[in-house]
Amino acid sequence: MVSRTLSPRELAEVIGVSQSSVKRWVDAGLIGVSRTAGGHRRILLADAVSFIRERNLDVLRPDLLGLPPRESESGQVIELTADRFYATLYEGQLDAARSMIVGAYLAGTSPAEIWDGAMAPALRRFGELYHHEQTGIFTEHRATALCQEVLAQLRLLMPEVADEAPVAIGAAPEHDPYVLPTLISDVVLTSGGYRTVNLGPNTPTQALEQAVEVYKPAVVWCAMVSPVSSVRLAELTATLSTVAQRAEVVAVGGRAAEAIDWPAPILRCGSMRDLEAALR
Amino acid sequence: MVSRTLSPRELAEVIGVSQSSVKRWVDAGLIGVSRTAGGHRRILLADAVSFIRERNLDVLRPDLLGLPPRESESGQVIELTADRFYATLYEGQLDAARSMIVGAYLAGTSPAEIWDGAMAPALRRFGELYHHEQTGIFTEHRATALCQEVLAQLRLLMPEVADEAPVAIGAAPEHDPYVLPTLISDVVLTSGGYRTVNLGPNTPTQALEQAVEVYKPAVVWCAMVSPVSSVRLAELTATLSTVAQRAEVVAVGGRAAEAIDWPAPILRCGSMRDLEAALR
DNA sequence: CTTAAATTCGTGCAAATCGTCCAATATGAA
DNA sequence: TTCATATTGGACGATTTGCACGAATTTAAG
Repeated sequence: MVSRTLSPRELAEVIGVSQSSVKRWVDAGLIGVSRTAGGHRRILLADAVSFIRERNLDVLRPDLLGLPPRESESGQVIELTADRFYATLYEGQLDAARSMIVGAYLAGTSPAEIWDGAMAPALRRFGELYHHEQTGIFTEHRATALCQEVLAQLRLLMPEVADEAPVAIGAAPEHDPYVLPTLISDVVLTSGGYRTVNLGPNTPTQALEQAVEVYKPAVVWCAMVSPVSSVRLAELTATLSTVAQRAEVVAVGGRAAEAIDWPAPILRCGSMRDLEAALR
Repeated sequence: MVSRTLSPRELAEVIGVSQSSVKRWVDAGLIGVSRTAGGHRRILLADAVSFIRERNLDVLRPDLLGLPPRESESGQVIELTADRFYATLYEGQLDAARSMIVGAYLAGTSPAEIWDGAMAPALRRFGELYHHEQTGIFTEHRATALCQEVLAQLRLLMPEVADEAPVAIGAAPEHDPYVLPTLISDVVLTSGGYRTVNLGPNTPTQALEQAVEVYKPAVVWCAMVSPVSSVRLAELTATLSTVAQRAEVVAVGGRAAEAIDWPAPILRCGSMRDLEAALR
């Protein structure tokens, strides 16, 4: 059974301080907390993670957070690099991949930085592998599935966004089958405090319009990898331009968005950091 | 199973404490209560809610607080669950959807039963909605994305499989873009104790062959929704037949696999329970 | 109605946490 | 260095919590 709350003693063990300090910090409002009817403190996992990230604390006991134990012998934190992450994906090791990503997140790296710095480069290498190596096709498919799972699980550690938070809506255009670009955009915008609605890959322009109509979003994103026919591109551009009159930010990104001249209000992002920066 | 009143055990699960504590609080007058003739405590939903609100308690299992259903016979419980899950997906509520699925899993329902009983019927309704309703396209996309996330997160709760466990490999054929069928198969096989390798949608037959070569799996599954051309079908059938000489179980499933006569060693599964049953 | 399985009853007890105080250890300015 | 200040870790009795136990009650199925 996975416990979703921590006692002061448990959080103290995780970060290697005394219970007294945790209790004091909680009482000072530095850590989110709720109380049992008897007055005992109960700390939500997401609140603990937020606190650890804000203060740049080391995680000595990841197992108490429901995460796999650290694998390095020396107790040193393994730095997340594109090469190491690529090697892990190439081996198909889900647990190792997850602890690398979660570890980087706990250390304070933003999801956008994690993607741009490690995940995107690693996945790009799989794309190249696709053409050169015998087993390239299957390793690339496996890596994609692993990344999907890791990103979905990462969101469990992120603080919940308020119901009144502005909404961000995104999708990939029709005939674009790639799941990961919309998923990481979703994660980045969630970490930016937006309530996200991800319509996923292969979404007709009309469906995006419907969603915009319903949610009145502050942000709309479109992740484009596969080339788009000129007819559909015109349709998409028109829709996004209309949307831009109401939304604060309308962003497009991905390989297929690069060579295109987007009209003024539409922002083209070359990376997830660009997207993050576009939200002030 | 959901009633208008809660037992101490149920309320304890909702807020993440032991039933002993709830019983003490009730006896101390902190929670309104009525008793059965035999002396068992019955907590009105309204009393539970006001208690939770007074104390600002975190609700870990909101599904147990679901609206009181009308008197229903046991045979209709599954249908009712599918309806409620559909409604939750239709509203786009990730948290509620997750706690419904996780709640069922924690209550002992197997992933296969969860899929067959609630998720699959709900998603089927979205497929029909696609054609009838204005906003059908976008709600269907959103529902798919939510289910993906919920299933990925569900795996965090499942016990880890041993490194020496037999391997199961699966995929959806080339040009089949659907993510969920391979994902739920992955989850079902993981819960069955297999180390899974999910190659995801749109996987060329060749890639499946490569993966089989590398892993020597005990189980191979193929989830087919989109119709497959006869040429590719012949290719796929040949590959699966070859694989079946080494693997213990080779299973196919999905709408596109129904009308096809599969040669003897290949097993066609009409549901996730079928797949589960095929594993002895 | 009868029976068997599952749940809850009340109770007692060991472990964990409460709030508070105090000594020990940085931190920083005169 | 010296002194004032802030932070930390530990200790204390009182309170709260979680678990175990046999007995009683409820629920589900014939």
